[in-house]
Amino acid sequence: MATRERREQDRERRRQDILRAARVVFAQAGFRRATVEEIARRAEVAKGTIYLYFDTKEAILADLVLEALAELQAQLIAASDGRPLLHPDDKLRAMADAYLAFTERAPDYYRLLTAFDGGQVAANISAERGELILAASNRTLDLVTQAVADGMALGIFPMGNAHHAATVLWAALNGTLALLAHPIRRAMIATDLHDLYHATVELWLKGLSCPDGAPYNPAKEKLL
Amino acid sequence: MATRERREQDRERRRQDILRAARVVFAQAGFRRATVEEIARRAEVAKGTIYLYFDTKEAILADLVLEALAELQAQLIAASDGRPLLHPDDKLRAMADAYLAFTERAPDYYRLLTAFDGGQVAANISAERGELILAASNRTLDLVTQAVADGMALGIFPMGNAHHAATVLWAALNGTLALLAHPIRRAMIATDLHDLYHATVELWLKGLSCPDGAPYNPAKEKLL
Amino acid sequence: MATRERREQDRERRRQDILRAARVVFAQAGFRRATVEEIARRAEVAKGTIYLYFDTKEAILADLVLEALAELQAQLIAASDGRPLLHPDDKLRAMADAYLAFTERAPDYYRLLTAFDGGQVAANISAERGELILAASNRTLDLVTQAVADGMALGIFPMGNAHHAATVLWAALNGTLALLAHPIRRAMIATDLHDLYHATVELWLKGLSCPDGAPYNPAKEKLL
Amino acid sequence: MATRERREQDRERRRQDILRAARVVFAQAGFRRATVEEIARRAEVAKGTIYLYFDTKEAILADLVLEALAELQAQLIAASDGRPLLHPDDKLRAMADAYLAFTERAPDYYRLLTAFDGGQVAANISAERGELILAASNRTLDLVTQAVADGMALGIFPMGNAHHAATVLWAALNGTLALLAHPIRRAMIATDLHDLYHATVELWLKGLSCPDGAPYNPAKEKLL
DNA sequence: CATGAATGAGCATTCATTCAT
DNA sequence: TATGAATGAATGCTCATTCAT
Repeated sequence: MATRERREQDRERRRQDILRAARVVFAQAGFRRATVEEIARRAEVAKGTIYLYFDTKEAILADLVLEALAELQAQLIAASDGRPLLHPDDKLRAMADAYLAFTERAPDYYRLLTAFDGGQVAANISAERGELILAASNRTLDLVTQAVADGMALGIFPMGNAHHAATVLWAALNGTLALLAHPIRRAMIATDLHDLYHATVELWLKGLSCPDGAPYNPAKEKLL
Repeated sequence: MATRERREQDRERRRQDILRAARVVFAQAGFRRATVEEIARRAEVAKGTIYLYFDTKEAILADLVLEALAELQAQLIAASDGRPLLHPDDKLRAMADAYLAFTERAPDYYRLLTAFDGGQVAANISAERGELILAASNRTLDLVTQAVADGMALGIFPMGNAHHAATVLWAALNGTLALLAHPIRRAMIATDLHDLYHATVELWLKGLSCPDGAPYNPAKEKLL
Repeated sequence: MATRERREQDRERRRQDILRAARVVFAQAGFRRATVEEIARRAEVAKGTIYLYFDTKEAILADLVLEALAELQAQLIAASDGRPLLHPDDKLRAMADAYLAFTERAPDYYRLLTAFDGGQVAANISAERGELILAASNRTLDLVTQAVADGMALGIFPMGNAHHAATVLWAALNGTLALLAHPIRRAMIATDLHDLYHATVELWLKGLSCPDGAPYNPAKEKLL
Repeated sequence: MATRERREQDRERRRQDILRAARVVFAQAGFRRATVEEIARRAEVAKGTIYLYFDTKEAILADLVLEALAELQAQLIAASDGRPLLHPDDKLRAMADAYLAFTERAPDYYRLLTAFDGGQVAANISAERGELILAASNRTLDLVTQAVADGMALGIFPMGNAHHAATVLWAALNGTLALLAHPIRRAMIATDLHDLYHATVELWLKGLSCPDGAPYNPAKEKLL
C-alpha cells in the first residue's frame, strides 16, 4: 500500500523541517535561549507538533548533533578515503581542510557541536542518545587516528601512539577554530584565521616527523 | 577625609564579597542556571544590594572574567618573567605548565573563561567591559608572544611572526584543555590529559624549531 | 438486512472495547490524569475513533458509571431478590456484603463511582446522561429501600420512612468505604475495615429495631 | 525594632490574603482546575508573589487543609469540652451538629477536606505536611473517641472499643454529608438532609446503647 | 546605602479535540 | 468508518530586575 509509504515520507519530511528550523534557531540564539515556540514558528508548525516528532528540546539538539557529526564524518571521509594513494601528510592536510571547510560552510552545525560540548546541556540527554553521540564523536577522531597510523605503518611518521598523536592534532585544530567562535577572541587575532589554522597543521606535521633531539639548541648552554 | 576613604574601602570589600560568592555559584551551577538570589545568599547580602554594585548579572561575570585573566596573567608572569635566564623553550614549557596548573587550581576561573567564550553571554556585556576583557586577553597572549620573540631574538627559534606562532600554541593548548571540560569528550580520550597537554607543547616546540624542509619523507616519491 | 445488524454488532463491540480500555486507564491514572491517547492505545484503535463513539472524555466516564451502577445493581439483586425467604435483616446484611464485595472485586468501578461523585466531572456531562445516572443511582438505593420496606411490612422493623432509613444506611456504608480510598485516612484506622463495615451494618440494624425510648440511660439523671 | 515586627505582620497578612483567595478558587474550580494565575488575580498579587509564600500549589492546599482541620477541631471542642456536665449522648449530638454546621458555614473548607481525600492530590504533598495533616485528622477523630470513651466509663454506653465505635459514627456522618456534595446524589435525596443527618446520629446512639440480643425478632423462625 | 518583597514576562510540555485523507 | 497528524490553549514555576521603606 503506497499510502503507508507516503505517510512515512511525509513524516520524515516534517521531521526534517523541524530539524532545519531548530538548527537555525539554536545557532542564532544558543540552546538555552532558543525557544520551542520559535522553532515551531520557523518550521511553520504548531508548538504541539514538535512534540510529535521529538520528546524534548534536548532530543532535538541531540539529533542535530548526530546530524552534524555524520556530516563532518562524511566530509572527512570524502577528503581521505576516496583517495587511497594520497600521501599521509597530504591526507591529514586534506582532512584538516575538510574540517575547516565544514565549520565555514555549516557554521551552525559547528556551533551546535561546541554548544553541546559546553557540558550543561548533555546532562539532560537520554543515555542512548548520549552513547550514539559519543560513538559518532569517536568515529570522527578514529578517521584521523587511522590516517596517522597509516603514516606510521608506511614509515613516514615515526612509530608511536597514533591515537595520542591524532588527539593532539584534533585538539589543536579545535582550539584554533574556537578562536573563530567568540567575537572578542576573534578580534584578538590580527592574523588571518586560515593562516593560523594551516600553520597549526604544518607545525604538527613538522613536529611529528622531525627527528628526535630537536629542538636542537646550541645556544642553550651559553644561556644558563 | 578619612571617612570617605573608609567608605571606599567598605564598598570595595563588599564588592569583593559579592564577586567571591558569584565565582562559587557560577562555577557550581553554570552561568545561566546560577541565580542572583543564590549569589546574594552566599555573599550574605540582600538581593537588591547586588544591584548597587553591579548593573546586571552579566556584569558580575565580566568582572570575574577580568579577575580570572589577571590571575592567569600573574601566574604566567611568575612562571616566566621572574626567571630571566630561563631558556626560551623552558620558559614556554613553564608558561604552559602554569596555564595547566591554573586550570586545575582554579577550575572555577577556568570555567568562567570558557563560559564567557561560549559567546551568548558576551552579547549582553557593555562595550567598555568588553574592551577591558579584550585588552586583558591580549595581554595574556602577549606574554607568550614575548617569550617566543625572545627565542627568536636569541636565534633559538627560527625568525618569524612571533605573535602568530604564540597564537598557534595558545590555541592548541586551549583545545587540549577543552577536552577536559566536556564529560563525553573526556571519555573519548583514553590517554592521560597531562600527557596530551605536554605532548602538545613539545610538538609545537619541535615543529617550530625543526629545520624547514621537514617533514622529510623519502617514501613520498614511491607512493605517488 | 443482515448487513445492517452485523454493522450494529460491530459498532457495539468496538464501543465495548473502548469502554473496557477506559475503565482500566481511568482506574490506573484517575480521570483527570488519564489521557484519551492511552485509552485509544489500550483499545487498539486510533484516537480519532474514540470520538466516533463518544462525544467527549466525560461521556466515556458517564457510560462507565452507568455500567458500574448496573453491575452494582445486579450484585444487589443477586444478593437479595433471588432469595425471597431470607429474613429482612439478613437480606440487608447480604446486600451490604454484596456492596463491599463489589468494591473489592471491581475497585475500578468503585473508584469511577466516587470519582464521579467528586463533582467537578459531573458538570461537563450532558443533561440526558446525568438523568440516566441519577435514575440508575436511585434504582440502587430503591433496592435497599425495598428491603427495609419489606422488613417494616413484616413487622420486623418498626414502621417508618423506609427510604429515609435506607438512605441513612447507604450513606453510612459509603462513608465507611470512603475510609478505604484515601491513604492518609486509611492509616488513621487502626481497626480492620471489614469489622468497621459490618459494625456499621449491625449498629444500623440494632438502632432501627431497638424499641424507642433507648438509649436508656439510668445514669442520666445523676449527671445533670 | 518595630520595623521587623511590622514586616512579619505584613508578611502574615499577605499570606492570609493568598490563602483566602486560594480557598475560594479551589472551592469553585476544584484543585486540579484551579490555576495559580487565578489565585493570584483574586489575591491581587502577581503570580510570582504566590511562590514567595508557598513552595507549590499543593502546599497551598495542604495549608488550607490544616486550617480547615484546625477550624473543625475548634468547633468540635467548643461543642464539647466547654460543657463538661453535658450528658455523653448530648455531647455527641453537639459534636455532630458542630460538624454539620461547619460544613454549612464553611462549605469551601469542607470541599477542601474531601478534595484532599480524593487521593491523587495527597501524593504530591511533602511528607512533613502529610504527617501534620494526618495528625490533625487524628486529633479530630480523637475528640469523638474521647466522648464515646467517657460515655463508656460512665456506664452510659456499654463497654467496648471506643475508637472503633467513634470511627463508625464519624464515617457514617461523612457518608451522609457526602450526599450533599454531589449535585446528582443530592437530587436523589427527597428527604431533608438535616433529618437524614440527625437520624444517623440517633440511630448510632440507639444502636450503641440498645441491649444486646436486639434486633430481637420473634418472627424470624416463622419466616424460615 | 541596604533591604527584600513584589513583579510579570518567559517557557517547556501536555492533551482534548478536529479534520483531511 | 477509521486513521493519526496537527492544533493551540492552558499551566506551574523561575528569576532578573525594580522600588518603597
